[in-house]
Amino acid sequence: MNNNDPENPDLTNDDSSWTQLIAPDSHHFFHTDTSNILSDFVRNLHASSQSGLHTLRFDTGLTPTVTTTTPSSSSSAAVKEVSTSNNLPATSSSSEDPTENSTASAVKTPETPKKEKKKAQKRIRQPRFAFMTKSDVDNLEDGYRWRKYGQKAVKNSPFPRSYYRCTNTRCTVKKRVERSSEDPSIVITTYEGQHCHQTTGFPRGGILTAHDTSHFTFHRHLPPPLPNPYYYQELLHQLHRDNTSSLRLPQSTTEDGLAAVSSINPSEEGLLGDIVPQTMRNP
DNA sequence: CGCATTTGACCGGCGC
DNA sequence: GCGCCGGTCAAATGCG
Repeated sequence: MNNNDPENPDLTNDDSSWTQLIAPDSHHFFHTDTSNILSDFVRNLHASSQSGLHTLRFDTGLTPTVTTTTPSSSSSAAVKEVSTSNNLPATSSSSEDPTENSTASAVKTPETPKKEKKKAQKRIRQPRFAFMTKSDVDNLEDGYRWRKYGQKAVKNSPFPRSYYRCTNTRCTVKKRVERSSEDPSIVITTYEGQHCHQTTGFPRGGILTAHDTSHFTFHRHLPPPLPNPYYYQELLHQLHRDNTSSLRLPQSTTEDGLAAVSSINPSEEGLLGDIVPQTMRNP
């Protein structure tokens, strides 16, 4: 991760150790009234009954115009993928259910409670957040502890996809990590659900300033760990509710470029076709 | 020894 | 109905 890219003038303010992050003109990302970005975002974030896909795109240490680095096909593929996998087990781990443990050691019966549970959980949708980062490491530090529970080769990609779940036993949040097939330097991370606990080591640091509803400047003075979408979620929520223009954050925080924030309801597939390509378009 | 990771098997959804 | 594919499980293995 190169935090201080000398080629990018935007990354140097008065203090060269501070980085300015500006979201691109939201008109390029939203074909509706852009004055409602925050409210839309927050509304979607908190619409737990009707979860959406929230896409955050980060470009670490590069120019704010992250749209130039995007493989539209890969990102749209990632979004599509999220939209199709609509089952979200609130308690996917069978070990949490004693009734399931009773059958675990025996031969797997076709009609196990697990199956019924899955059917029941089919309607449950967790909020999802997908974001892309340029990083050499796959497993991004986001302040939470994750346990890897699976890895799969994905079609049309030489890179496997890893599956993680939060190590907190009461937390059902999961995340998927994969590399873009078109740009291996880009890591696509998708979070599902919301944490019900604090981070173990929260990414922090700096000041988030809202110039208006479409432009944000993030000032920081420490090399960032990796972005935590829930962190942004809280920040944006706070900015919106308090009607404030800036937030001072504790030390150490996120990636260099909050490029775009969009909220997509996977149930509205028509929106996927509209929003995603616009998000990826180079202004 | 406890916890995390690996990895093959299994399951369900979806398209043809 | 069948095959493909994504997602998950769980035993085996590794590691501190």
